[in-house]
Amino acid sequence: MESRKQGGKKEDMDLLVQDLDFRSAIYWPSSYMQNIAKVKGTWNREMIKSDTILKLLQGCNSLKRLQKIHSHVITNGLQHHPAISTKLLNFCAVSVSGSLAYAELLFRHIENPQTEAWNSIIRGFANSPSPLQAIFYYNDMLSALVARPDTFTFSFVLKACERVKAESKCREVHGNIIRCGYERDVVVCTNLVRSYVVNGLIGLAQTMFDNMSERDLVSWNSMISCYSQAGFHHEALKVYDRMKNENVGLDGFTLVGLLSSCAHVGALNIGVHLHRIASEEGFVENVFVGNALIDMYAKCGSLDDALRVFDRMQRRDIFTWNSMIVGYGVHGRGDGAISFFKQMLMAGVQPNSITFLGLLCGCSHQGFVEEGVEYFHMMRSKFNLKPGIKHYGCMVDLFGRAGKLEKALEIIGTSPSQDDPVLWRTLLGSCKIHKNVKIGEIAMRNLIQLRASNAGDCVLLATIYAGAKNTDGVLKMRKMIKSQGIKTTPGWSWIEVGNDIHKFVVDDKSHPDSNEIYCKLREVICQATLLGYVPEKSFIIVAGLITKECLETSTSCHSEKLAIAFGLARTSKGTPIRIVKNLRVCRDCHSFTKHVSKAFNREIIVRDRVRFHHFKDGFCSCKDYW
DNA sequence: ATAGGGTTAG
Repeated sequence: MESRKQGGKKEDMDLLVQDLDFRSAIYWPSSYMQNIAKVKGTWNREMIKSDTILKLLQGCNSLKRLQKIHSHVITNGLQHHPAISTKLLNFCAVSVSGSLAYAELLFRHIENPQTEAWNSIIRGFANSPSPLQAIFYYNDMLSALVARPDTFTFSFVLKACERVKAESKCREVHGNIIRCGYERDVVVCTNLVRSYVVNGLIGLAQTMFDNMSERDLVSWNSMISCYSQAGFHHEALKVYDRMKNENVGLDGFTLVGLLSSCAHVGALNIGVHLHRIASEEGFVENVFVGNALIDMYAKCGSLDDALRVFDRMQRRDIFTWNSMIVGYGVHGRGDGAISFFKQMLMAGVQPNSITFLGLLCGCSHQGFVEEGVEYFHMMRSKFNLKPGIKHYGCMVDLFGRAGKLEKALEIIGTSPSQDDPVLWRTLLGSCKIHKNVKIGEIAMRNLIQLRASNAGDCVLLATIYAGAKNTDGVLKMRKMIKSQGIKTTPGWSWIEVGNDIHKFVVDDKSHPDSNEIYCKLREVICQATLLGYVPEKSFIIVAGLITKECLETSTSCHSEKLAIAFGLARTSKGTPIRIVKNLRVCRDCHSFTKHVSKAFNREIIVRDRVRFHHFKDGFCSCKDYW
């Protein structure tokens, strides 16, 4: 580019005219632009009137064409013509092939820009990588007091608020919307509600939504997708109940948002219902819907159904393949993930970093160390993908789980972010499986150094110490928990029965049918014990390490057992029981669930924080390798 | 002249 700046040869000029680009246009002096015109002989002789240019701009639909018109504008000295500059500005700011930097330059040359010009620049930045700039321009617009914001201005600036997480700005813009009398505009209101949800102001958003004078399908869909993306899955599903009551209908967007929430909470029954609706109303051909269905089935523990949807899809994209690969991965099916990966390549679809997360996860859980290493290297060598922190996490897990703790430690050393506590925590977890005190201590030391250690970590190391009969170590951990009062994440499990989701925490007594559940649990424990289940008291209790904070990690009544008892009581014989939990399954619960699956002849599918466990006939699909 | 909604990982 630099050399071109000085270039004066005719061939160079022709080349330049051909790929005249706004990005570089900023740096061109006007004399240079005149040179370009001279090269194109006819241009400087032909004087074009402004209305001709405006007409040309109106019909302009490609960058190439605009580049030509732009040259005409410069040649004829029309770059400051108000209507022309606004049109040009709009194109530069909004078009994918435009340039925001150039748009800003054009904008600065407009005297007293009107709403139209402000809108262009705000819209351009709202969709750009720096949406904050849009808010600045909006502020400037208001203080300039020349042009009044209109509904479009508000839509654009709200988009920016949504993207930069500007909570207080949302409220301020809301005030201006009311002041300008636009609080009844559906689009503006929908945008406002969106930015409230995305900024976590759920209550406010809900009230706004309820009070909207008019709501269309897009408004409803926005609610669902925003709730879903912000992690408010139950709220998203509740919106659907309201939609049914108010007969608003639904479309592919609705289904995608809802299915994603079903996937997150493991609501298979609702997901199946949505699948039926999708088939009845002709939305299964929609790739987005198909992908969401695959993901929903996989995340709800039903790989067979995911496969059925996959097989029937006419069009597949990267999401389709990734959903299958990640699905097999989290089910501990490295073989399946690898097979889909190969098919994906044969179908000519380029993998991305998520593809490899699925693959590595599958390899790690199936003990495919060599394959995992191979794919990890393949990312860079064959696909030019840089492994991220999560990929390193998978590798630490891959080696650690397989007992290659030294290798796991080495991997952390080569990772770009050694100050990520997750890597050290993963290693600590592996040390617990393999009862390795030495490396466990190294992991803990790093966690402490990073000021990231929590009670869960202390309990892990205490267990390792206890296993090695290291009383001093146990006491040290106990002291640490007590002195720092560090808390663990409260554990919970939930189960879907019918269309309702029941959530349990440890020793939960809050369920309306609590008595019945505990009664059932006693029976279940009894049956499991008859088949050889021995409650496994953790060393923590033995060592008297139990504190209120680490209750969840003890073997009191874990949420999972309550959910299983509830499931056995409330679902018919022979139907699988599906549980979703936020932590990993503990040893005692794992053994308990195996025995229950045999005693009650029930398939029990547990989705824990990292993977699926399918319990059947006294065995688990993870083969106790988890 | 110009507007709002979608899937995988975390």
